[in-house]
Amino acid sequence: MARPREFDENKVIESLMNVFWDKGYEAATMQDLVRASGLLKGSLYGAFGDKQALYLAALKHYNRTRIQAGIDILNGEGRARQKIARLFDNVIESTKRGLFGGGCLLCNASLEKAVSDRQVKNEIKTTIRRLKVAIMDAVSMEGVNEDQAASLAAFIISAYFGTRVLAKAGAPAAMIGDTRDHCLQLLPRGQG
Amino acid sequence: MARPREFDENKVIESLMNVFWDKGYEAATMQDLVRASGLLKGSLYGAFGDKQALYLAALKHYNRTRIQAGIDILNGEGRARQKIARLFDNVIESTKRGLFGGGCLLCNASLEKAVSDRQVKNEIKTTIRRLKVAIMDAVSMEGVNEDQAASLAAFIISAYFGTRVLAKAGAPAAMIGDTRDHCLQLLPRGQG
DNA sequence: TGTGTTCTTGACCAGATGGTCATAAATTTG
DNA sequence: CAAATTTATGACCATCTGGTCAAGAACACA
Repeated sequence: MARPREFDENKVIESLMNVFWDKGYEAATMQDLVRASGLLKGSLYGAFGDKQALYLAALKHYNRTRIQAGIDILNGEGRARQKIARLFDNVIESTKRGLFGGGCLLCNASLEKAVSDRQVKNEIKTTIRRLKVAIMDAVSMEGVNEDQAASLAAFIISAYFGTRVLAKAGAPAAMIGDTRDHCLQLLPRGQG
Repeated sequence: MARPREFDENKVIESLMNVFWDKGYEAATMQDLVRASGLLKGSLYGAFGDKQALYLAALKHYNRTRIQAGIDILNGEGRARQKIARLFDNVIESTKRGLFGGGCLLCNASLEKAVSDRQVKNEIKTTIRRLKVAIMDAVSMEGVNEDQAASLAAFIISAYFGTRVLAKAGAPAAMIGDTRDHCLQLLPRGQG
């Protein structure tokens, strides 16, 4: 080891993530990333590699923080219905707060980069699998059998991702609530 | 009128649409569009305007053809369950056929351009509204009241868009079928 | 045939793009 | 202090970007 880094890697990645979350991969220029991170291009390249690597790091950070927050909810205490309701409520809230148009970097990456970037695609597939498992575990606790839990999880993820699209599309916020309510109808209600 | 156009406008728009559908707005270069359309840049600009206008024309064409095909199904004969099942089956099929990764230009536009382009956002919102009405009409025929029809339609659109994201994400195809099956559970089954 | 109008062509442009690199600065180790 | 190693800096680059434009070609109309 010689000269130490002058920046907090986590903070830098967080700021890169925000740029990609806001603009997407292509529309985000190196200038944007330089401005947001506070680093200069040389340092950025030295620390991470090229633009694709920056994006991958940003996406992984998103999954490690934002998506993981959702998984933590699913793994926590409480009824499955309530946990899943919270997932959708988070979409509604971030839409209201105007957080990047209510969008989700994981969804954005799926549409913009999953096809063209193998590593991004792997990260996405792995994350979706983890999300699915967390939902399966949550509904399994309510006495749903494994096959049903798997297909229920697939369905909930679809609906969830769909609300993320609707949010960015500028659709009425009520559509997200409606989606949540119908999803909950398919979950066990009773006393278990 | 003086010198007539040497190209078929519909065919040109169709080829532009394919480029944007495949690559998205930013990643599609004018060179790509020139190559695909067979026109030269000057003609393209003369006929449509700038790149944003090309994209808007392509998106409108997508809605006028691909989305309209879905609406035609919904407005056609048959039970609502079957019609909506067909919507999801189309996603499965286009995924299998590798048609632009099973993606949907309307969804892609929602995530990539709805926020930054007012006209695109309007086109998207209008189209989603039309799609919603078509679904409402279809389920209303089955005796569902208007409020329920509206929220059911919102929910189905979410699930549908979600499968479009999952498809491009490279998620297992079974997840789309699972989503479809759970959606159908919320639709009237009986003899009406 | 001549004139006006529209369309086609491809050369051309300024600016932005992602990416590199030599040099200087800040450390650790001997 | 000196050598070695890593990081920071910003000038620099080839290439590509979306977009323009003047000149010529193809038509309608008179």
